[in-house]
Amino acid sequence: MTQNREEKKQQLKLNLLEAAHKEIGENGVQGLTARKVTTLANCSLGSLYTSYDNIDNLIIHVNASTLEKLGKQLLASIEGKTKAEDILHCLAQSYIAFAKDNYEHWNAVFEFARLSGFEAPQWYLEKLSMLTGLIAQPVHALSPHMSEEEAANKAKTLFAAVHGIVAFSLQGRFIGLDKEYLENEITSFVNQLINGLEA
Amino acid sequence: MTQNREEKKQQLKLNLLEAAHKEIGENGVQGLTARKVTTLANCSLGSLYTSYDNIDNLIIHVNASTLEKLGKQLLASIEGKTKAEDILHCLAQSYIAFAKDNYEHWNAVFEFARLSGFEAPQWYLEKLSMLTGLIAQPVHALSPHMSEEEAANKAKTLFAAVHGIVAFSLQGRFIGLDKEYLENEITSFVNQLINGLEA
DNA sequence: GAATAAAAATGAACGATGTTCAACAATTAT
DNA sequence: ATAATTGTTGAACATCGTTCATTTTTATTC
Repeated sequence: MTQNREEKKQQLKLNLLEAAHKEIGENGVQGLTARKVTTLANCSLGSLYTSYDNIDNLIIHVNASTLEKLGKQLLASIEGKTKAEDILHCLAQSYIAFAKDNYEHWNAVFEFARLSGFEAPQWYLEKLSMLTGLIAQPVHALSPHMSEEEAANKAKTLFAAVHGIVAFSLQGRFIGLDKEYLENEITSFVNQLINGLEA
Repeated sequence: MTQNREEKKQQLKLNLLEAAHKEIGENGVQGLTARKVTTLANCSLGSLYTSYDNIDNLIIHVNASTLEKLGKQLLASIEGKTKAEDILHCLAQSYIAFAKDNYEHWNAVFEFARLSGFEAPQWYLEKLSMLTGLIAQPVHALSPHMSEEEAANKAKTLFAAVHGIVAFSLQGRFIGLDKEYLENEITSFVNQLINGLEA
């Protein structure tokens, strides 16, 4: 009967994860509090800390599932495509679509750090590197003269650039583009980069 | 003697501003608390709220002076330059330099409202629009066929892209470029965009 | 200059927050 | 059945931004 105990523990962890997922989706990361999530998960306040080290740890577990979903969606969108240009455009547009359709969850992935000095664990960084990993191949295809490392850096640059544009626009803060222009601007932006790369 | 009262009030406001500036520079925006800043400014906790509406309001006043400094630095760096390509490169490199040299203050400008659902006031947004304003002219010079609005959007896109790359790299979070590659990557990135624009 | 009015500074107190931990309950092992 | 282990609990703690009745300071009036 050593199963029962472990099962309950896993169930509690899952309940908290699902409650956190729901709460983030409805009220954003900043709406997620220890008391709210434990109430939603029908457990005591202290139980949060028997399942997760702290609240940030719970959040990045939600983020991990978001990244999983994003990865699948990005991959599916380029399935069958072979031309590097098409792939890059497709990835960019799919990224916008995902960010718009899953705004709060997408936002949580990049805004999660609430504690000062919180360091994301290795497995989380590896999940994130999926994003640049997807880009590295088509970039390399467009610039075969590049080394593996150069292509990886270009991929990081490209992702950060696109993410920056999307984030400024969707977060509606500061000086971002109107949401309606986003898709067209990104298309022309990626075109520019591709043309510039080939020039 | 109606001067004395107003003078003291302004002095208190200035003391708080300077204390906040110092604290952000040393410990980052997250390190700034109401109690710390009022202690540093040699006043009571409650006095903060006679000078500023709330702590976010104090922070954006510090940010405003940071933007002022950034604006001057960017402007000075392109003085005398006429070629649009040179100007864009210069602005990008100056932006990196400023972000590196004034990391915490630069960071505060863009990260201060990440958690609270704080809405930036109009005058703050206008100060921020200086950044894209500087870019719009050289962009328009490179693409004279563009309308004023198109150039403004391109400028927003370009700034958000460069900022995204710089932010991911300097914040050391996630999947950013190593700091040492930043300058070169941005140079090649801006080149790519310029080439792509002219193509 | 004393008395009065107006304004500003104060800090204890409030309601949140994340996190801890001694007490308790449940489960497993003996 | 009893003991040992493990899990759960929520009151308590420290800290946060913010408020507001009270006190102190400044300006005005007679």
